[in-house]
Amino acid sequence: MRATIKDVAKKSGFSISTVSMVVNNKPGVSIPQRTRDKIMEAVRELGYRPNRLAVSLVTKKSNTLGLIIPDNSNVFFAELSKGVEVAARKLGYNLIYGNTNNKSKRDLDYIRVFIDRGVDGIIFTRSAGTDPDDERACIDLLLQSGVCFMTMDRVIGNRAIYSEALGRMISSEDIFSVALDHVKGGYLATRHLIDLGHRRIGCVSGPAGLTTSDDRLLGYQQALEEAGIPYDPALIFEGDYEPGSGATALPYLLGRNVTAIFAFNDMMAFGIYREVHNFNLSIPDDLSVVGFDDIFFSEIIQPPLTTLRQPVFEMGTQVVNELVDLINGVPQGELQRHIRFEPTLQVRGSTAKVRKEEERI
Amino acid sequence: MRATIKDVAKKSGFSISTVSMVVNNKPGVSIPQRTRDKIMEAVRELGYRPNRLAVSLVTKKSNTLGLIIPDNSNVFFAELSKGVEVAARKLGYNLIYGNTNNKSKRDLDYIRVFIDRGVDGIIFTRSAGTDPDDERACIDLLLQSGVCFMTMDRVIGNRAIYSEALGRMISSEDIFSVALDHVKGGYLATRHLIDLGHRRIGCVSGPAGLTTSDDRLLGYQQALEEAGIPYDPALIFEGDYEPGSGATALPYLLGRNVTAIFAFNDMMAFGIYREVHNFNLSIPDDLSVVGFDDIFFSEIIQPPLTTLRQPVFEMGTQVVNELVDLINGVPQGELQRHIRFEPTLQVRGSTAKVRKEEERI
DNA sequence: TTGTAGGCGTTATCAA
DNA sequence: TTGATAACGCCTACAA
Repeated sequence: MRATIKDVAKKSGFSISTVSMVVNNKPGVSIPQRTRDKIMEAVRELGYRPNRLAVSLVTKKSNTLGLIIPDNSNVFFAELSKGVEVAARKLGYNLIYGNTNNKSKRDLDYIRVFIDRGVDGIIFTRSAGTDPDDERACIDLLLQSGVCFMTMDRVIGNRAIYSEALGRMISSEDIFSVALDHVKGGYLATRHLIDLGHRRIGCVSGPAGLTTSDDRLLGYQQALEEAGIPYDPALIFEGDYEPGSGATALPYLLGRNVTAIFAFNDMMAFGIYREVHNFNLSIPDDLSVVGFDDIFFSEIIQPPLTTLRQPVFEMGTQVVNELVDLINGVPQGELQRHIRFEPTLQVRGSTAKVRKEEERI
Repeated sequence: MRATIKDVAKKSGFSISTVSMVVNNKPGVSIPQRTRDKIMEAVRELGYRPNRLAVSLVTKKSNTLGLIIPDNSNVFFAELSKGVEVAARKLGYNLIYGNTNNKSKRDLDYIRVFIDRGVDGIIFTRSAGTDPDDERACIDLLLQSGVCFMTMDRVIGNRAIYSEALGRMISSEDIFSVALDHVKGGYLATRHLIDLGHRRIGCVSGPAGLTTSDDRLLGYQQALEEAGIPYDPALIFEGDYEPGSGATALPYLLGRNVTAIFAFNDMMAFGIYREVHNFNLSIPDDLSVVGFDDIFFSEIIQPPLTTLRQPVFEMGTQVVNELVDLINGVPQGELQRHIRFEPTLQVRGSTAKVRKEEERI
C-alpha cells in the first residue's frame, strides 16, 4: 500500500500537521532545519507523495485543466492541443484530454467527468454532433457547475440557446472564446480563387451549425458578392470535416461544372485529391482546390495544397492564458471575452488560373 | 456552490446514508419506492451529482484509465488512441490522455499525475527520450505504486534495467505488453525490396533503444542475411520518427548509393517525399520507399506509399481488455503477458523494380 | 515550533 | 427500512 502522511508522521516522529507544512513548504511558519530534514528523509524513504484526490477534496484545487477536442485524428486538433499543452505546463497546470470523436453525447460525458474530478478549468471545442439538446445541456452544465471554461475554435453562443442555469437566452457575452476569424478565412480563400478567374466555385462545407463552417461560408458569400458573382446554394455541399465527405462531394460539384473547390478543411481536400484520379482530372489544371488549416501534410502532398493557415500554437497559448486568468479571478474587465486570430493564405500548387475554354461557362 | 449529498438528504428528509444507497442503487437493500422517488426528486431538483473525488477517496476506484502517448501529432498514435478509447468506453471506463511530446521527463510527470489522481490503470507508450534514468524511474514508479499497467507499442523490459522496487533486474515477465511483431514488420519490408531486386537498401530507423526501432532493424538484418546480402551499418541513419529526420536522412543515404529506403515510419517517409524534389529524383523510378504504420495519408500521397499496416484498432482494444482483466484481479495464469499482432504489407506505388543500370552497383 | 481537532464529500459498517 | 458514525487522506485554524 502506498505511504500516507500518517506514515511519514509516525516514521519521523512529528505530527501530521508538521509534516504537511514541511511537505508543502508552507510560507510564514518557521520550522527548524533539523525538523525539516528529518521529515524529508522519512518522505524519501517511504516514497511518499500526497494523494491528490484528498488534497483536491479539501483545497478545491487540482492544478489540472481539462481539454475536450472533437477529433484526435485530425492533425489540426492534434497541433492545437500541443499549443494548449505547452502553455498549460508553463503555467504549472497538468492537462488531461478527452476526445469525443465528434459525438455530442461525449461532450457531455467529458464535461461531467472533468467537473466531477475537480479540474480547475475546461477548454471546450464542441463536437460536430447535431443534437441541439446536447449542446444546450453542455453549456448549461458548464454554466451551472461554475467551473471556469473557454470555448476554442468552435464558438458557442452565437445561436439562440436558452439556458436553464442562466434562466434566459445565452448571449455571446456569457461565453468566452478563442478562435480564428473564420469569416475572413472564407473570404480570403474565395477571393484568391476569384482572382484566378474562377467564377463557379464549389464548397465542401463543414456541418451546418458549427461556427467554423457557418462563418467560412459567410466569408465565401462576401467575396462572391464583392465580385458581383451571384451566390448559388447548389454549389455548397455539406461535408463533415472528414476526408470521406470530400470524396463524396467531388462528383456532385463536378456535375455542377465548378472549376474550383473550396474545401473547408484540409482533410476534406485530401479526400478530393484521392478521388480526383477516378475522374481523370488533374489538380490544378482541371480543378483548383483550396483547403483550410494548413496541417503538415498539405505541404508535402502533390500538388502542395493552397490553404489557410491557422496560428494553432498561438491560439493554444492564448486559451490557456485566458483560462488561467479566469481561474485566478482576474477582474472580468481585464479579460478579453472573444479573442480572434488572423488566418493567412498559403498559396501553393493546387490553385491555378482558370482555363480559357472554361471561362466561357 | 455545487449540491452535495447532505443537501439532498436535507431536502428529501432522509439521512445521508439512505440517499447514498438510493443514488448508487445499492443491491441487497430494499428501499420503498416512495422513498426512492422522493430522494431522486431532490437529486433532480438540486442537480446533484456525486463528487468523484470523494467517491474515489473512499472506494479506491475511479473508473478511469490513463493513457500516455508520445506524440499526438503522429496520426498513428491518434488512431491507436481511438481504439483504446472506444474499448475503454465499452467497458465503462473513462479515458484520460497525456501527451508527452517524446520527452521522457513527461512520462514520469504523467505517471505521477495519473497515480496521484487515482486512475485504476495506466496504458503506457513510452517516449523516445533517451535518458535511461528516466526510463528506470518510470517503471520503478509504476511497479512500486502498485497500479495496474500495460505497455503498448513500445515495449519495456527487454533491456537490462535494475528496479529498486523489485530489488532486482527487470525481466520481460514483469511487464505486460501489447505490440506489433516489429521484427516481422522489418523483415517483410526489407524482403519486399529485395524481391524487387534492390540490394543497397538504406534505413531511416527510429531512436535506438526503442523496441519499435531495434526490432524492425533486426528484421531488416534477417532479411538481408537470408538473401545473402552483407549488412552495412553505414546504410542505417538514425531518425527520430518525425518527418524532419526523413528529410535529413535522404542526402546521407543517397550519398551511399542506395536504391531503396526503408523508413521506420510513415511520417519520416513523408519527410523523404518532401525532400526528394530537391534532388530531382522521382519515387519510385529513382528511389523506392517503404514506410511503416499505414496511416491515412499514406494512401493518398503521390505515389501512394508502400507500407506496413498495423492493426491499430485491434491493438487498442486488446490493451484495454487485458488491463481491465488485470484490474479485476483475473488470475495471472489466465492473462497473456505479451500479446503480439501481425503486420501486413501494403504494396502501393512507392516501390518498384530496381533499374537495370543500378543493379550493377 | 508543534499538536489537536474539525472538515472536505463520500461509502460502509453496524445498530436501531 | 433507516440512521449514526467511522473511515478515506489531507489541510488548516486554533491551541498549547
